Amino acid sequence: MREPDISIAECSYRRVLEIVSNKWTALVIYALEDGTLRYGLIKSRIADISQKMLTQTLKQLERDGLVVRKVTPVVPPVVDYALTPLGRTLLPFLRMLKDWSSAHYASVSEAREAYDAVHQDASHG
Amino acid sequence: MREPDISIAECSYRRVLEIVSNKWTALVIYALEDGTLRYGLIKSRIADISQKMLTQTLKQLERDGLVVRKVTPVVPPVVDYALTPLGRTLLPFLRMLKDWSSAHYASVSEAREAYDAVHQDASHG
DNA sequence: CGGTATCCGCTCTGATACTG
DNA sequence: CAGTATCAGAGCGGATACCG
Repeated sequence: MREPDISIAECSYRRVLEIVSNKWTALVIYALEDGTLRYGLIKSRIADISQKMLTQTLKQLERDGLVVRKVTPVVPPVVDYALTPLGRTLLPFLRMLKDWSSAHYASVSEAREAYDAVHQDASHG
Repeated sequence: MREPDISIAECSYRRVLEIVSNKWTALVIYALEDGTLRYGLIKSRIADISQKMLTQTLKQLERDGLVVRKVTPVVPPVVDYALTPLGRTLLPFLRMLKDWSSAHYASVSEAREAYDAVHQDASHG
């Protein structure tokens, strides 16, 4: 029999989707996969993230228990970020998505071109 | 040696993230995991999605070659949607995320409460 | 260096109304 | 039933300026 719990709306799945569905969250987690990184290093890894968005994303991740923040009170300040064990459990998921990208993104691109050729009104790039 | 290609900005990973990072995309794909579904059925599976957002998401998914749309020209109209083979390759990824939710979402909740207790200014729920 | 605060545009999203 | 069109509001996200 089919599970009846699938009316997808209310479960934790949805909440987790909200976490990962941010523009930057996945990228930041992925940037930290190799271990602890200072704020500036994370920023240079992602490059086109703004300071505001990086800080905001990091703060949210910290709140969710996915990242730890460690301040070393020296001048100038040193702030390190690292994934928590909980945060690290998301890595396989991110890697899987990355593999998917390598394997299938070309197909998506083709599909878009084909679609746009037919529907003739697109200008997405 | 470490791969130098990791400056995460420009690769397909990023583009794929854009696909999945929509509020509804993952939910719609997931709704279609069991096979073909009519428009109204999808809507009832997701429940709190608006007509506009469902249509928009479906159209985007079709453009990306992840979903096929089949119109049966009768009155009243019947429109069926199904995942393409390409779309189906995303399912393991979605299931993995769902498993993660079941396993770890409680931890996230706890972390939030702890964080909010300390930072005292939150009111997210 | 690693933030915080503010302003502002733009996109995403949801109601509502209408069509075939 | 399955859309399309339009409008208005909320929030995202970037640029800029300032602080410890």
